[in-house]
Amino acid sequence: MQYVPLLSSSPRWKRRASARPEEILEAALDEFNERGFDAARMEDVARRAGLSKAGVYLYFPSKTALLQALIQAKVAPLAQQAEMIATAGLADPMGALRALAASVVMRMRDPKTFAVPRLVIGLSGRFPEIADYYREQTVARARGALEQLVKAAIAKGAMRNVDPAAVVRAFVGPLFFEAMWTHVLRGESALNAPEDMLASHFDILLNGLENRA
Amino acid sequence: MQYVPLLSSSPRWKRRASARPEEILEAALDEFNERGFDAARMEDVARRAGLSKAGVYLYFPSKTALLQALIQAKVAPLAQQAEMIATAGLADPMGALRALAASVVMRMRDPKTFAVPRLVIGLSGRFPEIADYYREQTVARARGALEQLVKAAIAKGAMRNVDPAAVVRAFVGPLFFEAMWTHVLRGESALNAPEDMLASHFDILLNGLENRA
DNA sequence: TGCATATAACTGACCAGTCAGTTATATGCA
DNA sequence: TGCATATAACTGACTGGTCAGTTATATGCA
Repeated sequence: MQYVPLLSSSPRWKRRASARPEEILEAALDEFNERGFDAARMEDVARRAGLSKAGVYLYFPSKTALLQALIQAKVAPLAQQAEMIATAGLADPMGALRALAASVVMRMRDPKTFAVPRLVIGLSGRFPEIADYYREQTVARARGALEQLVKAAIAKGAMRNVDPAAVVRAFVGPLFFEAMWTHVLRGESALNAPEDMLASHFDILLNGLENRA
Repeated sequence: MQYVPLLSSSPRWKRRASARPEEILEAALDEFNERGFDAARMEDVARRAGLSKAGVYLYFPSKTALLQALIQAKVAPLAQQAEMIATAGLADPMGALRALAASVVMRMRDPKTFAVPRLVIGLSGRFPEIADYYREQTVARARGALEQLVKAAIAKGAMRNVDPAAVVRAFVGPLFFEAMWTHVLRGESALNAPEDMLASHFDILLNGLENRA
């Protein structure tokens, strides 16, 4: 078929090779997040990124490859940040824990923060490699960083000698649970009052529930 | 094409209408859990349940209907149990919390326990009704039951006066988090030593982390 | 006989991935 | 500077395969 330009003054597309991959990943994240990986159409991802479907295949060889690239891109920064805050905070571990929790809560108010975890959870049955990758590159690293902080706190005498892994669970679990409730189950969220939530969280974590009056 | 019976002596099927729906649901749960809702094929669900694809459509009008029925079937019992344990335990709330935690941990060692939550998480974007249903019928009810227990404990003076919602988060979050780590991310699991895990959990929950020596 | 239960074979729609060809931009050369 | 040539970036249109759902037909049972 013959190509007929509508208006010679406005070009149909621009060449933007360097910006494309990131744009496509962003579009894919949104689309996968809204429809789920399988139900999402490459055509829609492409349109959202501002190019044609075939164009996407110039940058990513397959839908699965796009998924993997997406997770890789979104995964490393998170763990890195956790590790940085953790090592920087070894001098004042309790303060670092507080800062970390505050930062996590703030992040979690943004629905997009939960997009990748949600994808991983949904797809872990079919793509175990993705689950493994996410575990090692993100969650295990974050857990490790936190455990270092906890051990430092114990060594300094600022914290009782409790199993560090259990402390990490007690620290992260409630925040994770609330994020789930908010973004997946769309429930009324405590994340809307972050200060209150953080205060209660640390009150319980540090003082426990027992009535010592 | 003509249908030719292979062996006239062995009947191709038996009349088992009453058992079918449950069998199909069970098969669907397994199949959805392993491949994900979209990637799962009705043909496979049918085969697993021991009948043909068309046969499944005698009992469920569509794949989505099957999904909904599945979630409805698996959802009510859990919340009911939580509510029962909770109301039964109002006399001894702290004991009831301990019993509940133990029961949850034991349940969570079975990978299938996590199948429905995993499905809901993965599909919540595309089927908000399912997320809403699950929230109201399961999680909200369980949360409510727990809050009742917590309020009873506070009233009895067995627990400090802390925001009950925060207590529930601190109670459930770590268990949920560990289940996730185990079944979704396939990590080395603390659930394999349930007594240790429960002991640490309650130690932190009741006494807190602060060093009061 | 008649109805409920079942299936094999079929259909229609959808979509990941491909391909032949087009357009935007860069480069070489006068 | 202006024009030819090269090629990177891009697209519309197509294909092959898959699969949810349907239909025509067969079988067990009262």
